[in-house]
Amino acid sequence: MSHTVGIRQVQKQKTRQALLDAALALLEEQSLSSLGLREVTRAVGVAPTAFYRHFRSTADLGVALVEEALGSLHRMVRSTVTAADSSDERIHRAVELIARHVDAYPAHVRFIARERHGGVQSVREAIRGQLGRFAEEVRDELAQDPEARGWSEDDLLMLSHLYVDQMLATSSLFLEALDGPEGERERITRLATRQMRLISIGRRHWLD
Amino acid sequence: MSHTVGIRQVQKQKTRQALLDAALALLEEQSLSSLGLREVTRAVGVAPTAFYRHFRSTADLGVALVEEALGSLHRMVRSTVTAADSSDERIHRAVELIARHVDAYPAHVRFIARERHGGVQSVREAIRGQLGRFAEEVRDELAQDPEARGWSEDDLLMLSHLYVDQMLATSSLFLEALDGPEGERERITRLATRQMRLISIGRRHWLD
DNA sequence: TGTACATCAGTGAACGCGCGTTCACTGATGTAC
DNA sequence: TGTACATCAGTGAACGCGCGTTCACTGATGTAC
Repeated sequence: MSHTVGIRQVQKQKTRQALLDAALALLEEQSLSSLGLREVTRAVGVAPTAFYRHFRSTADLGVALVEEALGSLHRMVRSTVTAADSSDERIHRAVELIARHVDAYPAHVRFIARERHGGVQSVREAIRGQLGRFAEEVRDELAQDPEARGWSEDDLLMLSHLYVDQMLATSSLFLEALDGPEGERERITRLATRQMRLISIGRRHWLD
Repeated sequence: MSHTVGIRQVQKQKTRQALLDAALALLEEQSLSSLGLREVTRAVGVAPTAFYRHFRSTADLGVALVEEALGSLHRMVRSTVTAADSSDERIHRAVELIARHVDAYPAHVRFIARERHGGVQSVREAIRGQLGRFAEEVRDELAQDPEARGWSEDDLLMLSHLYVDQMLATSSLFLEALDGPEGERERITRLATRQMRLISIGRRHWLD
């Protein structure tokens, strides 16, 4: 009765993951709309036709990558926002958290930044959907804060979109600075911190 | 002594512009990194080899498109920002100006949004350079405002980047809604207006 | 446990096609006198 | 103004190459009894 996963399933998942990993690596230097199925299978070391056992097309693989990339972002967004609107020290820590996330998952962050407005519709829609859900979570998080008294649902969502966009913009800056000098990372940290602070000040005086 | 332009030059410019126009149209449904030289010449109706008389590669053409696209944005950014931080009515008009710019140059706006983080390095760098210059112009504009008293150059640049990013994000939202219902455009207008207002409130209390 | 059959992830050959780039060319436009 | 030569935007054939997709296949894994 014990549920064994099955050697076949395990091996299939391995190959599927290898295809996703190879694709993500190849996407560091091109867009999804120019990624070739044969490129990906060649990088993994399987026959081109094996691709079809896992994905209908590279666009389909792209949608799977969105799930993977924004799944790993999920935790970050929640904890960042929970810490987002109190003292300067907490804002600073949130920015550092973003920096560390970019260090840990640079390829995923790059993929989302690149394909958010990229040339493949289904992938754009998947990203938009996920970011929309993020914004709703952030809104719910903000709503629990005492500062949210008197705020309409709509205004909270407006603010949460601002935060989400700001986080993505900051991630993108850190990404560009990954291979750059340490001073550049420092500069971006200070910039992003002040931008967050300005938004938070706007929030505090919104109902004045 | 009168400087005649020359039939040859005129015709060459015409072909060059036709290549740029055709490329921009083709880029509505794909990214630059997958745009083919033959696609472009086929759309214009010239031989593939004619392409090389004007551009070294599609990446080179992309850089030319950046100049064209952000040239047309230039005026918009200046006037938007000049009007950006006073009464709600002026913010509202600035948002409408963005909406009208997206209506007038949808393909250019899409191109910039798509290639800002796209797969072609030289184009990303060209866009980054232009947006950096925009941010500096905006900073200079902001510096002339009485509200800028006591602000450091650095903080003004921080704020101007926030405004530029916010304008791009808003443009992108309007773009997605171009073929959508009128109500969606209305919703985006209200959203962007409130976000601008919140940033402006933050600006007003920055030195408190 | 052993056997006979079903499933299905991955293979490898084959296809037609469009790609970027080269090359020598043509003929209208430009220039020197 | 007319002539002789230079320039150069656009041509068209040719190339080798990698692409996505099809198909019948193999052999390890799974299942029924």
